[in-house]
Amino acid sequence: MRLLLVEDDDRVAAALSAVLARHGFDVSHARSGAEALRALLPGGGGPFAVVLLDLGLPDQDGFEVCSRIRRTTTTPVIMVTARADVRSRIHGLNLGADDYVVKPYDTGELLARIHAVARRTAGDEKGTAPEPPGGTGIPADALRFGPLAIELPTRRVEVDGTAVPLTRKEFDLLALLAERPGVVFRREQIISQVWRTSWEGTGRTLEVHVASLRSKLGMPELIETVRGVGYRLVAPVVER
Amino acid sequence: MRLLLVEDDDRVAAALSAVLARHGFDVSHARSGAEALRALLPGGGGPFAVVLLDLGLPDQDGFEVCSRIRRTTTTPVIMVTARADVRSRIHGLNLGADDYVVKPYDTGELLARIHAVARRTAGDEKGTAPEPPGGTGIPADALRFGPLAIELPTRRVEVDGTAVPLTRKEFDLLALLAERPGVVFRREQIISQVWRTSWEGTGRTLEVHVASLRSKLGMPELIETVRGVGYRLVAPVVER
DNA sequence: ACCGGTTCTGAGCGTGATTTGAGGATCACG
DNA sequence: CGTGATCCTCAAATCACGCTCAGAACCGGT
Repeated sequence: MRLLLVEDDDRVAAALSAVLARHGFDVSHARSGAEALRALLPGGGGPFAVVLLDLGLPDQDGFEVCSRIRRTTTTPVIMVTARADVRSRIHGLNLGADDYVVKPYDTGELLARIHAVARRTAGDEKGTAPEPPGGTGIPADALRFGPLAIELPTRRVEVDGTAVPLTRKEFDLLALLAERPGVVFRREQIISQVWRTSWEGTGRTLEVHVASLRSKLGMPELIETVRGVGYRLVAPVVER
Repeated sequence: MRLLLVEDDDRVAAALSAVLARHGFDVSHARSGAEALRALLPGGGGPFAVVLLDLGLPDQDGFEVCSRIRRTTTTPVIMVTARADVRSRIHGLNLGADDYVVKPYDTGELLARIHAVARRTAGDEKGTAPEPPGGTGIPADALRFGPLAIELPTRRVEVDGTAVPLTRKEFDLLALLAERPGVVFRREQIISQVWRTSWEGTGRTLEVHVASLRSKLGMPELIETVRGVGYRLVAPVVER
């Protein structure tokens, strides 16, 4: 489950991220309102199950950020802030926040509240229109690279229209690379994202999975290895 | 908008009712857990947009009431109580409560929280399910997958025209998967949706229900397990 | 309080997915 | 052109995950 943590204090953010990650959340971090709004745009790293929004941001008012989020998405927002006064709480909630938690908070309670909100809104998202009838097997929100199509929600991958069965790790790996075509991911980065653990294994694990991906997809050139750094998915020439 | 207020103290209830009524709510009042549960049954005065649940009830434990409410309905619950300790809060939220407000509370804040919860839940239980293409003359609220027909409102399921009796959990599970055929649901996602509670279950509960569903439906292939992720209902074959 | 049906739990098992290891290929750089 | 580092291949070993089954707990109705 993906979370967007909006918090300008890096120390606080790191600590909270660690806790959340330990509880199975996939945390993205934004340091400012602008960054947060950018992350919520399509392709910004989302979709997120919940946004944790600190009100004390450097660049703009937290309330303003919340109301902007509400204007463009339905992603649930939990305000997390030191402002304890009732007026602020009411204001925040009326602006469209789903919950309002005052610092200092108990971590366990925050987790419970995140779960409560996520539980209530799971299956809500999808600002995208439903698939038009009579469409192809692959809906519009699929990632495409030449003959390759990657459908995130259904976890299906097709090459030239024929389905290619991928294992969990293979798919996660491909999905990660495909989200930012062309950019190089460092090995450690990939490990921590796909394996969601920071163990710096010295094994050949990653290579093996890349190999199996390349062979299954039948287009070995697609995943380019960048020596000494990591891998990247090369975006074939696309016309527009 | 209808509210169910569960509160044993008549004085408190009357005062709060008045405030809520002044803000446009249609308030029903239950003095005990039993009365509350009765009110939530079909024809008991509902449906309610939100239940305000006082934990200090005479006849039974408020937590117990909440968990019973969750077992039979998806009506949002806001716990309103004097128990301020963190353990109670976490417990309540994990039991499926949508919010937890500690007495004494600010009336304005309570109103804002009611609105926040109701906003999120508005338009929840409508059978707005995607109609599979190609079907004609199908009742609007039925989902069809080959020989399988699922009627959401009546909670009936047919295979080849003969009714298949499903238990509550089995149906909820099937309905969840069927709402988005092809989409892979993660285990945690399924748990939080079908069970409406976030407990870190380490049991085989989900598997057992899936197994029983598969066997009852007689089409084991319909529910596909995606290793390491969850389950999905295989979409009917679509021509392209 | 009882009873039938439902839901949950725990142990053991099989199947794949994941990891590991060693040797070979390839690359960057002097 | 040599050399070390880096990556790849392949197969075998390990491990995690989901399945089955049986029985316990639990619930709702009588």
